[in-house]
Amino acid sequence: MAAPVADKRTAVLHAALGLFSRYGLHGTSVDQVAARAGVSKSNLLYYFVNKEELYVCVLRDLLQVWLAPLREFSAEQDPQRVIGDYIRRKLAASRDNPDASRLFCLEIVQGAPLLRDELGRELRDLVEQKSAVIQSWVDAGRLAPVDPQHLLFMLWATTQHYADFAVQVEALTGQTLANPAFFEQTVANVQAVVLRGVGPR
Amino acid sequence: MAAPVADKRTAVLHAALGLFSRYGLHGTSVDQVAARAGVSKSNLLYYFVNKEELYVCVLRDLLQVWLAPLREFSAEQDPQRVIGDYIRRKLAASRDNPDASRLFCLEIVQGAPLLRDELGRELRDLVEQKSAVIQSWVDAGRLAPVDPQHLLFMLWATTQHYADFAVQVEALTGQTLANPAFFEQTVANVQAVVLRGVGPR
DNA sequence: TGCCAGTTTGACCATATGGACAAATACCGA
DNA sequence: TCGGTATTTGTCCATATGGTCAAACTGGCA
Repeated sequence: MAAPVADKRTAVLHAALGLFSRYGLHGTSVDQVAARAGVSKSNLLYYFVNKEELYVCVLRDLLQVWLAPLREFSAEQDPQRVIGDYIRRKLAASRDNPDASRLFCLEIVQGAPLLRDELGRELRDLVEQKSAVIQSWVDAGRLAPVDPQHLLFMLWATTQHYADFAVQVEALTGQTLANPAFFEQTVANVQAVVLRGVGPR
Repeated sequence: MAAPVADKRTAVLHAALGLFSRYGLHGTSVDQVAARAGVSKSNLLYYFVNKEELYVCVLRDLLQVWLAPLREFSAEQDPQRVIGDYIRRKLAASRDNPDASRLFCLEIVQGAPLLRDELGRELRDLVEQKSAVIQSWVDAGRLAPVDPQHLLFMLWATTQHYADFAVQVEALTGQTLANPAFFEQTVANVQAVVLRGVGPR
């Protein structure tokens, strides 16, 4: 191990993400996080001054993960291509990092008392920027007239659903995104409806 | 008051929904629920044997509310009409009963340990039934070839998003479904994309 | 070797909270 | 009015848990 201290922090953050995303902030004890991370509670509290700070640290990392796919939403290419890629990327995120998606969901649903500020800043700027791109596509007749923000909401909702509501999806289909066939089928279906829904003409 | 006992139970359930949906099961104390419902903690525990039973009761009511719009999803009419109406109904539910939507979301995201069984029964049957309807529309060429289950997921995700992620929606748009203009704009946008996305030809 | 900052630990405490319980009160039919 | 059942309340307790703290340990460096 190169940097044991950093590793330990990372291990704690990882354990915390797993537990917080399943049991929530109040449903998870510091002891549990420590146990899963393989450190003592006291030791954990040496790295994070208290439980809430740990939670905020997890959320901070989370937001970056969440924002990453949106940053790649470029104006350079064909709108259909960009949107299609975005759907695939977000669904891949739902498959590869469901805990992150679920904790983000939990936090927002509960009013995001700790993310509200960041939401109003970092995300807002990015969304404004990407909305402008979408709007330009609409104006150029390359997309059907759709409100950019509602389109983004739809993209987020439809893709994150497969992580956040995975239990429901599995209860009804018996499938998980971990199954490559189901993953591709999902990508295809979401892309088909959305791309057709926003296509020009 | 006609039936004070029933009223009290209802008041407690209502208070519990409001608190559980915002703070989660573990983030809400029995005292808080009692206070909001205007009863003493001891009295609350006279009506519900313990906190978890109260929670389950809330969830049980919830599931019925959640299922209601789906039940009205009839095969009698034009698919575009049925789907359009469903979108409007679900968005109205997100507007009128956001707490219910959010608590449902919380529960599912956290693995729905208490709803899993019901999910596998009541919902599954209903979904199977409605999926068959959608499939028949596809087979008849009245809808584009889309997997019925994925379509349902998309409808749920896009409509519930406005309740579950209301904080995010408001942070980005400054709007709430409570604003009639925004509500109609939302309905129009979601309907437009989805109906075009699944339309025939 | 010996010092010191950084790290780790176990013991301990204050508090919140779920819930048990018995006493008190209200309600209602005979 | 009386007796009994249903309801309501205040008191109390066991437990879980977040967090403190001082002591111990470790590893590098003079």
